[in-house]
Amino acid sequence: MDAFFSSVEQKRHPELIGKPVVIGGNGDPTKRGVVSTASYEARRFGIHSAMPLRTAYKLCPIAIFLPVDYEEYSRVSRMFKEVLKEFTLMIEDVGIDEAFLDISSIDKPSREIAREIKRRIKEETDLNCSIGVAPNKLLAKIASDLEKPDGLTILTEEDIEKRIWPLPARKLWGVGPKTEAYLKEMGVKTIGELASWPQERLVAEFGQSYGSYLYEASRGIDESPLVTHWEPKSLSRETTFQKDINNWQLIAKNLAELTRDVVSSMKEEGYQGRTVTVKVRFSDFKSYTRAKSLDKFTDLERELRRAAFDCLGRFELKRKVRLIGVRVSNLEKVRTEDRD
DNA sequence: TCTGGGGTCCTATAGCCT
DNA sequence: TCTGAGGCTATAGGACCC
Repeated sequence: MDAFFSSVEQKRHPELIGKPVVIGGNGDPTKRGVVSTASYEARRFGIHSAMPLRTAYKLCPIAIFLPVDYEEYSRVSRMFKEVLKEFTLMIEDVGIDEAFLDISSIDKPSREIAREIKRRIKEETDLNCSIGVAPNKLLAKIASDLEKPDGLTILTEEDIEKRIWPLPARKLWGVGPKTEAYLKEMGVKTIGELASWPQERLVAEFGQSYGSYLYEASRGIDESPLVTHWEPKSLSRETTFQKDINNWQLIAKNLAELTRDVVSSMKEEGYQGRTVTVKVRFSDFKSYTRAKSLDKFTDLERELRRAAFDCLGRFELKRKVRLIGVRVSNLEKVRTEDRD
């Protein structure tokens, strides 16, 4: 979906159409938070996802800043995902505003299918999306990005040299800022330059797993299957304080509340967990974790909170704390006859 | 000075067991 | 009794994704 959050807001507040809109945090650009989505009008000011709200505010003080309304975006997300199900049930969810569809069993030209999907999504949600069609997920994802917004791009194996190789390596799924910088040091800027490296050298630089991945990805090779069903591996909550604090009572109170929230998610979704991890980020932005595994799976708030406090106690809280978080992993689905 | 929150996966290391 | 080698699990950190 194109600029999903801001498009949803512009749809329900038509006076925002054509204006720079920035969605992020609690909507106050003088507070801590980052941009979730910027409308295309706001992007013209240099505002983009993950940018601190305060920076966005400096770039465009007249932009409309709004809080993230997950409930509303989830509702619209369900609407467009219902539309996708009209075409195939072979769907992999990728977050709130993306999905992969395996259309190989639909007996129609790809372009027609894609046009039809765009038309039906527009009908049901009044929103635009961009679609990429390709022989695998890796290329489809890149393709969907090529003609945004409201794009429709079809890629075949033959297009790889001409259309994929000139792109920056950063465009490959799995290549982030760190790898991009490292590749630049190696003299690699584009996907094509990456493809000129022998597999052994990439493996030497990046390890067996990631090195082989880069080797194949740069050639457009991706055999990964669609994952149509998945179970969570962990559930977590974390919060960044508006000001860094060193008040242990306040940190502990927040940790207790976060734990309560995680426990309620666990119960809602029907999971018990065995490992509790507490995360602390200090004022210098460095994060640390401490974990404790229990003997048995549990969803009892008392037991998980006790483990969380045990972890918290293993931190030296001499410096100011910016963020506190708690995660429960090692999850096991609760057998239904055990519930309530 | 600024850098969210929800996740996944990978790697390294250390302890324990055979 | 000592010395490995391997496998397994727990832990900690880090990169990346939306």
